[in-house]
Amino acid sequence: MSKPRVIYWFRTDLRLHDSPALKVALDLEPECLYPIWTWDPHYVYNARVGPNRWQYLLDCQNDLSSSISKLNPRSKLFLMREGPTTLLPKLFNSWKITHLVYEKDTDAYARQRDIEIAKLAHEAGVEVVTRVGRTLWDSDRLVEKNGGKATMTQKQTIAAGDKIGNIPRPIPAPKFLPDPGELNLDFESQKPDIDADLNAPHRSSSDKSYAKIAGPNGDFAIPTMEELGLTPATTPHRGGETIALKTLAAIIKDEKYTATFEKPNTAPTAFEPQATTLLSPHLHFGSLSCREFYWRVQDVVDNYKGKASQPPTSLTGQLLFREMYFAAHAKLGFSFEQTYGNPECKFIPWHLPSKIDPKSGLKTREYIVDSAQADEWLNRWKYGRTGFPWIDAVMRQLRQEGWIHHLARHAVACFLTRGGCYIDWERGLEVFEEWLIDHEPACNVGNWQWLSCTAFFTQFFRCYSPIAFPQKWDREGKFVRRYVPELVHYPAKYIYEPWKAPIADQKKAGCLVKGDGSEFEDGQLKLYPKPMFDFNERKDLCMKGMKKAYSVGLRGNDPKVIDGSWSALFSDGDHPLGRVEQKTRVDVDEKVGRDRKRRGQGTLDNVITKKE
DNA sequence: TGGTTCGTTGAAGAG
DNA sequence: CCTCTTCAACGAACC
Repeated sequence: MSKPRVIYWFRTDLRLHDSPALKVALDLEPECLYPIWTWDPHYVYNARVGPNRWQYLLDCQNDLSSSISKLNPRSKLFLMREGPTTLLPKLFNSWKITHLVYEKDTDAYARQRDIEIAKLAHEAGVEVVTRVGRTLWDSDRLVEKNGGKATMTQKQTIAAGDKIGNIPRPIPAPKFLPDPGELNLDFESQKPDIDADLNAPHRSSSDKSYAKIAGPNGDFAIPTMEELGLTPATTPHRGGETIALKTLAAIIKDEKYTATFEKPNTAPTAFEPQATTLLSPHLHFGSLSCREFYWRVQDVVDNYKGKASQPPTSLTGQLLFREMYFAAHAKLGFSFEQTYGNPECKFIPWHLPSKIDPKSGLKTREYIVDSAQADEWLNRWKYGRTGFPWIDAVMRQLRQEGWIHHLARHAVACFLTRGGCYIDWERGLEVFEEWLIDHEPACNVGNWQWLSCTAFFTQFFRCYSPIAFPQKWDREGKFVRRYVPELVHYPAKYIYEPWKAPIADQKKAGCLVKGDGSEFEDGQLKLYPKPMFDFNERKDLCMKGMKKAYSVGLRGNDPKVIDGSWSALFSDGDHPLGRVEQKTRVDVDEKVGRDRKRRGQGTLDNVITKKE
């Protein structure tokens, strides 16, 4: 009998250590093993991915490829520039593949894609083998053990996990890898249909992502940022399994830090070094296995002589939040990613809601500009020009470095939604999707729902102040001075509220608080914007709005939300920026059309390009 | 995994 | 030594 010929399809599992799927591929004792990556057009054009995450991904691919080559110099990560649904069936045929092996993916898009791929493989007579390795427990089994319901608390998640059983110990990296087979590409390559490139704002030159299937030199090399036409990354954070394991080892070595870690007691204002592990992007790309992380931490905790911290605030507790969000996503699918149609989400009439495709019931890339004021606030928030130094510092750190502390995410998310602008959490989610190097669909959605008090968390009266909160951690304002350098010479007394500094002090500090952030200099003096609103006034209005929305008590799947008649339940005074027009879904679509016409394409980035 | 206000309590210092 | 004042520290109640 002939031996298996296997494609190992790498996706979000860019590592060799603790990979159950890679192990099962090797256990097949294949005659040849092709480690491949295919460039999914969904990620290239439909997902929002800024240069920092692109670079991080390329880092992970390069590190993995060189690790593969160390085990077998004839092998590497073979990178192909074609979408998986068109490419894989051709490879099955050309390379006489018997088995396709991959790690089970988690988000709604990837799961849908994998069902399609499995069907194509079945039609080609190729056996598909998958294993769970991205989560501590299989998300579908967590849902099953949670009574078939979405996991909405960490308690439920732990209880469901206990019913499944112990978290498996990590397995070691393989000691050898089989040769790949012949790399003939005796077929026509197919370029993807592109209706829009969401990442066009990040391209400085023409996009050659799909120019040639095996790359410009025909050697299956990992592309460069230049080949992808992307502007250079600005982050100091670099990806790859080698760095991930080194970072983990350094954390574990500090037993006290590892065993007594409590998330709420870590400073969001700390930088170089930051107060938390910064392992999240490694978990996202799979350059670190979550089980490896879990057990290396748990072993330290179990041997620790003092009092160790416990979930949810401990290090392992952070992994359990991840499990909860993954399982909720597994249960709710695409509807998890939006309020509309989502039974677990409270309905709150935010500004700038997503435009919904009436056919699918899913959000589109467009949103409704029901308030020009709110649209301006969103723009100023995104680019760190709100006039609140703490908020602006965090947003600029996010844009430059692609990573911000978890509590900093809380602060800016609260500010954009229920604690300031009253803007839809789905707008904030998109900005995080674009800029975070650790962007994980389920975690991003879950955290935005949490912070906006849309789901998971309901105590909307707990509201982060952009002044008192950072002051608790950083009275001197070192963090603000780092990321909002125009304020570097401000006295600590005014660093979080520079508009209160007398003009003489402003001049002495070399920066005037003036304007809306569209200008940066006034003669010799730098400019920092005036606060875009009175925070306390806005906070009170938002809380009033939240109280009303909670008392109306609609969920995302309520018929009144679906057909738009919800607006009859809210009166003029119930909305922080005045009345939202009553619109049925169809009317809303027309309005978006008008807005797009009026504002060019109507996207946020066009508005910003004009300003810059 | 909040902020603010207001009341209580007790330490510390002035006289 | 007593009395009065101040204020930090804490906790409850409310948003």
